[in-house]
Amino acid sequence: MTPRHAIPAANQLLFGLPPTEHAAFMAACEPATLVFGEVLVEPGAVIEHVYFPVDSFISLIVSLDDGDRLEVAMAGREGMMGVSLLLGVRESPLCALVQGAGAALRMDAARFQHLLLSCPALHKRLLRYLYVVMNQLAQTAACTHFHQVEARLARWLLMTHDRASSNNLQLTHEFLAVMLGVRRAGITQAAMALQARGLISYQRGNITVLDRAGLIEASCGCYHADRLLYARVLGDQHSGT
Amino acid sequence: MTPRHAIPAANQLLFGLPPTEHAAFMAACEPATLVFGEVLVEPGAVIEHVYFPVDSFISLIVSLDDGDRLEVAMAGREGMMGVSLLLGVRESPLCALVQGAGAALRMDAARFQHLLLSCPALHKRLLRYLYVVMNQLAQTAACTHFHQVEARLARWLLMTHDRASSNNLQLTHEFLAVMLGVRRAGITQAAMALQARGLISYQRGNITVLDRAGLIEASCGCYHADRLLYARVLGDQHSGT
DNA sequence: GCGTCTATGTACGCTAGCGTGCCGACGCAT
DNA sequence: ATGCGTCGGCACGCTAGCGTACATAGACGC
Repeated sequence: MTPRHAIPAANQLLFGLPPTEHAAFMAACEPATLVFGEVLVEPGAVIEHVYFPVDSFISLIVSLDDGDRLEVAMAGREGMMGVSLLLGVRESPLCALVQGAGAALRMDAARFQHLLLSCPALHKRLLRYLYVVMNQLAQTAACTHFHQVEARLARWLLMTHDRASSNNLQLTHEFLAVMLGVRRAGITQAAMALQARGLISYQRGNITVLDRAGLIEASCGCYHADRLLYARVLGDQHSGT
Repeated sequence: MTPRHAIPAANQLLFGLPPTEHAAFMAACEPATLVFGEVLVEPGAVIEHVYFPVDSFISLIVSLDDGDRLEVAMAGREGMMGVSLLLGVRESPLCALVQGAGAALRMDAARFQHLLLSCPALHKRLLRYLYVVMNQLAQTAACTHFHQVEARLARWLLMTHDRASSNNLQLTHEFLAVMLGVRRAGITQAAMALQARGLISYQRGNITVLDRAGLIEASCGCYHADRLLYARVLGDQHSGT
């Protein structure tokens, strides 16, 4: 683990940028504090700001006509909220919900779009990130359909654990049920199973990750696949693909 | 319906381009004939060519580690195959399978990426298309999870019907089962129900659409939502968003 | 301490869809 | 015309997850 002071708390999408671009980015954005439960953008609404979480993370949720909701992606330190601006569209189809409170960098949407014109390296990197997101969407579609609640829960906890900087996650079964699109009772059952295996423990809205490796084993391969893809496309700055 | 000779058989993504860009595009690509069942790109492989179906259409399929497969998007006259090149990534995560044989325009991947640099209008339009695709992925994730086989089948038939130029679709239950990620017997049941309602008829690998409006009613709202989004983002050339 | 609220455990019947396997029917090739 | 392979109908028991409802048990304010 790199100590905090070596790489100042920042967003991974900003890693490895040329100094001028990094400076331009930092000059254009401002620090923001995201509050748990805050909705950064409603589905179909115009995006006012883009967010680059530093310390916080955001759930991206699709809502169907009939009211069903499902989390389809997550953005933490490794990602951003507002990718559709990269595609020249100012609205977001998904709902963005702050799921982990904390710090983020935020920038006015118009300014962001303008900034991209003068920051080719940043632009390029963000597009690659978008590629990763697209894959996660596709992967999630299949995962949600084929895999069982217990494995999906394990995957979800791992993804959250990666983005939260603590082993302690403030999550109720109720909330998890909405994210995974299942009943609360279904979560309770799956959580009990994971707890019985010693992978997590929990009480009243507080889940503790005890055994990451075990959780990975309990999760479907989708967790691992996601991470591999991210590393391949965005981790190694020298990779071509 | 616009007669064929008025708008020459072409791909909708090329509509409304400045003449120079259109000419540059046409000069760089070549006609191709897609054969039913052909795999244009394997998951994880490098994209050799991008395809713009004219008369044909392509299924985009995600494959999980454990072998499960699910169709997550479709590209016909309204779309293209190879969007990840727009993001600067030369590989495709999804499998592209020719599902409707016919004509397409095809271009070498490198040439395509190069062409985009000199065709800003085209580039912009394709990015907007990508936005639509992303939404369809998210929508499909939720649809696949929440909606029943019968409604999903109706949606799928409608999407196919839009892209095939005929009321007659060459499809076996077996194939549909793979696309929707369900058992063949599940398709048989759903198809029988749709047939009983007079919406389709079928025999031995040949499904006929009898009542489009009825099918729309039988489908989940996802079909309609998809179309609306496409129209809003790509249909009206004057829309800002 | 007491009431209240919220989170979790549990139970019951129900349904969609699964896995499997078999049969009949159609159609193509010999 | 015969035979074989493909396609579709069907049936069996099974399971995951649903909808609903109710009961306990921490947490928190007063």
